[in-house]
Amino acid sequence: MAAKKLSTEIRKEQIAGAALEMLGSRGIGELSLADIAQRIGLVPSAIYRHFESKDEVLDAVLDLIGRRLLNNVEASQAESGDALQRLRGLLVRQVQLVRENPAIPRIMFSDDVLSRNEKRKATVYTIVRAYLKEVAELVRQGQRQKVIRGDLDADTAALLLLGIIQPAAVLWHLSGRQFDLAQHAEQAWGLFHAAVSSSEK
Amino acid sequence: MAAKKLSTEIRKEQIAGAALEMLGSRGIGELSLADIAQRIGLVPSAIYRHFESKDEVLDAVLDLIGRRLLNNVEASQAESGDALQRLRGLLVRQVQLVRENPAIPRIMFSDDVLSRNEKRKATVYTIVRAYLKEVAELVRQGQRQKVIRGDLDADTAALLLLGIIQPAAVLWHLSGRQFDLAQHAEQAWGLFHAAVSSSEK
DNA sequence: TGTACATCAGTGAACGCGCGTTCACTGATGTAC
DNA sequence: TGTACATCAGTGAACGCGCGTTCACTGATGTAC
Repeated sequence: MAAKKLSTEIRKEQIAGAALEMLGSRGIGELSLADIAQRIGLVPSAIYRHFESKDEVLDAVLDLIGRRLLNNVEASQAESGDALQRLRGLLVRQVQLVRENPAIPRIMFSDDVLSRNEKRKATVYTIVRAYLKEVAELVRQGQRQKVIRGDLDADTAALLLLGIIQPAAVLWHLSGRQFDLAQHAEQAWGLFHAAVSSSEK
Repeated sequence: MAAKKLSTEIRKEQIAGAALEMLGSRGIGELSLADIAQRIGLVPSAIYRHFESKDEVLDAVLDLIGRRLLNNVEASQAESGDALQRLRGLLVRQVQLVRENPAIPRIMFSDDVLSRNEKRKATVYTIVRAYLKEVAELVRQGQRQKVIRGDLDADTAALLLLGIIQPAAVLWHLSGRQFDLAQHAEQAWGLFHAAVSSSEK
């Protein structure tokens, strides 16, 4: 019962996508190539027609994550011109992204992803930096628009915005998705806004 | 060349401590019982004189982490009476703790720790909640002292304080410890303070 | 204080399972003529 | 439009390594008398 033959291009996306999904509910150590293959109706060894190793599959997953993060930044930029609105929109989108791909925050932290090899650690670092750079740029934009305090450090603010989502994402995961991510983001945004906004009460 | 015989009590602490240290530079999947044993001068099978399984060793590590987190809260409470001072002191201590035990933030997120079994996930959840509960209590204290805005949600603020450290800890790790954790904490504290303080401007 | 015995931490060899990876083979797909 | 061939995705059996775990044995430690 051989699976339908599809191009390597398509299979690569399917494999990375399936891996990302499945990493939402288990760790990389727990995720075998056999699991991934089964998910898309292939035999384990078929993976090797498209990737050279399990490591290469993980690299593809990281690449996918990086693209989705940056997509969100772009979408938020398209949505509004006001920097504070853009930041808020980005927050909402990232909450949505985490809900749809619970694996993302965990992968960025994962012992396995980060420790297994230095090259991968560098890859993750690059992704995170690229994302933070875009966010910091939004903050600076707000400073030029005079809606964000001019005296604060844009990089610090960008990292703090990430700090709204990240610990909340853990709690959400730990609680079996009971914790209300969106509500926390809403409330924390209020605090963030109070901290960075240049319009004092 | 048999190792000196020590009591199970002592060995348990040595094993958990060694594991925690070593997890700073590698993932749980990469950390073998053989590695741990070697670190403290034992043979792999000797671990089984003190723990029933690798899982049990990890449980001991989590227990250790939980105690260290709560120790910091207590120390900060002893240090000052002012709630904002206590929160700030706690932030400083947690930065210090992360620097000394880089494994901590990563373990709390680790795919492996969280996914391998549900019981452990529950353990981590308990630890995190206990910690956040104490921090939220400090926030409420500040509200009673009128130094923190009365209208904000204490749990949200507590989680945001964690959000100052956590993403920064990742960046610190990804950058090969180049990123200046303490300086970020300092700057982010300024933002946090502006957000929660009841004394406007 | 000395002796006898039970307990218990440490040892090293061996087992066995899971899983990443390899390999020879198959048959569908697409291209050249 | 039909045929011949090269390419390439999919298969399943087998391999082999790493590592958690077991087990019979040793010898030090502490306690009972």
